[in-house]
Amino acid sequence: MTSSNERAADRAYRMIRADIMSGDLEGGSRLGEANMAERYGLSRTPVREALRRLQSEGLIEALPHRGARVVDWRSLDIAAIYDLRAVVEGFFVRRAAITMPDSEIDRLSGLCDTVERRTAELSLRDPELIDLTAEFNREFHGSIARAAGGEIFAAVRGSVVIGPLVLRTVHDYTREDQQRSNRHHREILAAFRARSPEWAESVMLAHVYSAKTRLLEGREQLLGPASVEAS
Amino acid sequence: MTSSNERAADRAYRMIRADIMSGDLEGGSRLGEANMAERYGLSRTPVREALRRLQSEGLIEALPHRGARVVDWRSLDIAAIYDLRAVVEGFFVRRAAITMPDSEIDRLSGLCDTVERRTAELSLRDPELIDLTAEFNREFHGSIARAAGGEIFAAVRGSVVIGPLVLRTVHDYTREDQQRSNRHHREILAAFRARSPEWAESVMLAHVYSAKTRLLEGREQLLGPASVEAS
DNA sequence: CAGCCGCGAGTTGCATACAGTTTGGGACGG
DNA sequence: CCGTCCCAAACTGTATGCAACTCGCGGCTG
Repeated sequence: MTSSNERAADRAYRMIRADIMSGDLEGGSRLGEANMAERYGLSRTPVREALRRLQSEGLIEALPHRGARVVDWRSLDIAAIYDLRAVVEGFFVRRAAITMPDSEIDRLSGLCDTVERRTAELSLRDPELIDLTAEFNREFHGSIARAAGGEIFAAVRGSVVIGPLVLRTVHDYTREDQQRSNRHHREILAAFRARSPEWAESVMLAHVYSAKTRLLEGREQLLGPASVEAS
Repeated sequence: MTSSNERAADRAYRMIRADIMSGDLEGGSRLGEANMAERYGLSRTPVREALRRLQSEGLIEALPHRGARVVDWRSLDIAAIYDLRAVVEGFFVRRAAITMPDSEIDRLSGLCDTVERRTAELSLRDPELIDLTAEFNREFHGSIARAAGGEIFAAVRGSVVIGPLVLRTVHDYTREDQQRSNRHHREILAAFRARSPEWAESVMLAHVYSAKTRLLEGREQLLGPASVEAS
């Protein structure tokens, strides 16, 4: 009963987001409210709310009275965003290593189990796996932020982590990337159990910087080497 | 043309936010959409949008079908928020020391002139001075964030710096606090001119930690010493 | 007397009608 | 032939009516 229990606004949010991720909506595409409403069989109200949410998460940008456009993530200063993310997530994980309760560490460990099992079962590009991985990352790192400083920290993290970048990262995973990412998560939990902020932060920095490198390499392929030099 | 050009949703956002910061809406107050709509002479639609925005910024919390409540800022972990702010603003100022153009440094310097002049002219508790100081702080630190990484960084800063906390800080300024704050701003600009990230960051950290201390002392007065120990 | 069931009040969530604004094209004038 | 002005279409922004859901209170039953 997912569809009946879920709010229409949430459904609209998920569907639009999925279409952006799948590339069905290219960067620069124009999103009209009426257009979207008809496309997903809803009225404009929930679509409007979904667009506002996507806007605050940085997936789309809204022009006054001229509709919304899908953000072209390639134009963002990816290096800067990831450097900021490293600083912030490093700070969070340092605190969480002290404050996160054992029960929550166990819960995250259980989530790791699930992800690793599905990773082994599903094919590399399976949409279900991509979705699961993205969702797990949100949950894992969000939980760390929450343990470090409550809902406000989680909200701050949400504004630092731009959606398209995460999706692109997950989408371009190789098997090796997947396994390294999973190992990072495991090691962070190990550092939590040892209550070692320094250890936890070191792993987290490796985790973020590896993602940054992967993303920059991906951009190099898409745009050509010249553009990378420019930055 | 401010009010006619501005969207009703933005007006609702500003007004509700102002009423929260001014203490007109106490922490824990119940906010009904219809209630707010009548209060500000608007319909429910823009109010609804404003509430969603305030929720995503952490100023209010929404219950499923029972309306929204103002978050009690005194219950927030102020120390944690300011520690995070120190990390983030330190990162910003480090980068801005390299990237901020001379023209922008000059502009901020001019703003400092104005603030210092008005500080000398007006009485300590003059609402105009409090307003001016709060606005100047937003502009000064916002400009640093923008120089460090564009609009995205400015948005992140906005989510870290909770409105009520800043206003409370400014409201409780003593003459000495004012002058120290102004000297900090001047010294940051001096570090920018010298293009020294380390110098700039050191001053910024002093700036943030002094504000944190002031706020914690203020809370001690409001809640009594016992509550401070509890944290 | 205690616990459960059901109904009513009140609130949010959704759909739709209406108004204001922007933009682009076409016609007219130079 | 080109530039300018105006109008209409399309869109967002706003208001309001209606439906769905939650919670609390009162009465009924064991």
